[in-house]
Amino acid sequence: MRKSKLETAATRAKIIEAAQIEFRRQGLAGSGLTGLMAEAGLTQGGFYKHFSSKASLIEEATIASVNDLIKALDQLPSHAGKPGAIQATILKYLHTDHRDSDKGCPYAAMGSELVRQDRHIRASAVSGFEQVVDLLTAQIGETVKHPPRDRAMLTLCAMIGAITVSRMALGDELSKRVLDVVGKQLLELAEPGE
Amino acid sequence: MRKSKLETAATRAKIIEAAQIEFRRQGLAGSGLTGLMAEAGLTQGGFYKHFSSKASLIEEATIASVNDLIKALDQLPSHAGKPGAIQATILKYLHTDHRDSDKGCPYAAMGSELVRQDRHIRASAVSGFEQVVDLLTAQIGETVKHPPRDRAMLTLCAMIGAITVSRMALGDELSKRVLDVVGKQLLELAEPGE
DNA sequence: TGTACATCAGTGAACGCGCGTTCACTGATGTAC
DNA sequence: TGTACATCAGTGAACGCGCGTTCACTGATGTAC
Repeated sequence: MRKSKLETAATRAKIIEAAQIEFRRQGLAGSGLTGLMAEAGLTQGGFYKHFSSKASLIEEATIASVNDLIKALDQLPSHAGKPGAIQATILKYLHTDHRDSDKGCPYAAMGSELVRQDRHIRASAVSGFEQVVDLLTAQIGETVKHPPRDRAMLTLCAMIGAITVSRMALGDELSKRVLDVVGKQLLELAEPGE
Repeated sequence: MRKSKLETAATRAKIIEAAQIEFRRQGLAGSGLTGLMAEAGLTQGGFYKHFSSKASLIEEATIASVNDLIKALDQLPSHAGKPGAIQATILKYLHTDHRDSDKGCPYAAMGSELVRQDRHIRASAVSGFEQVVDLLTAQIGETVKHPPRDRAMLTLCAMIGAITVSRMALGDELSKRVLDVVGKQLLELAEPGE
């Protein structure tokens, strides 16, 4: 049942896509390869034709999720440099749609589990984090009193924390409120002159 | 080998204490009851004389960790209401000692895993979060332009995100920088009039 | 206060189960002539 | 271009292992008289 190179590449991509969703939904330790492969429409045995270990899939899926996040935030109507870019990013990130999605920010979805991965995976995660900070820095531009990159880092940390808390509080009044309250203040901090 | 009521209570406390550390170190899904009981100086079988399930231990350990956090932040030299209280809290929370500790904030250590627990555990976690926000609100007092409770929530979310990122980046230059950069800005935001 | 018995904290083996990983096998794809 | 063979993507069973949980058992503690 050998597959063509094209099909093989498509299968590999499908596994990574399934992993991105499964890891965010069930966590890294909580996701089993058997279920994950089934989600991709395959059986367990084929996994090692594409990846050397679960850890290596975790790394690839994390990188893919960071790239998806960057793409999602970069393709907003208002682009980097233009006024309103950072505002659009904040509103999109701290939206209930993002809270309820299993395709969002990997740092929010599996942050405390990424901490426990090996140096290699964590290095990829760190590199991705810096890329997102770069994007936010460009969106903030020079309109702010403070170093834009510092503001970008504060903004991203606060957003990661807020979405995590919001998900923890799902069903509780706090869930929406934490998004609103943090969003409101981050928007103020992004205003020219702040 | 029945134990006295006093010994039984002490054993129970010892299990919770071991769980707090183990859960923060290995995660909720990553911690096994056998290892955890060994850490407490016991064997696996005795666990169910104290708790009905792993989930119930997770809940108790989380509540205990939140209470420890509140105690740690409330017992700082400068107390609630006094000027400098919130500053002391920010500095203590965003310290490398906290980053490197396995006795710190449970939301930072297992936030993305708490999200996936049952309603009961999440409700306890939410209640604890509100208590910490209450404490920070009191520490901020009325010296700030914005509603103090909103500021408290932003501050806590940003700190949780920052510590998580800092741990993820352990060994990288970013690890210390994210604490400094976020800390600096949160301190500014806590200054009277801000 | 002393005795007889019920309680139950803790042990360690065992339960079924799902985990990550390996393997022999299949058969379509890719390659060499 | 056509044929013969090597490659290898995918299957499904199996591996040892640790998981959460249960259980029969032990013997000190607590209780009733």
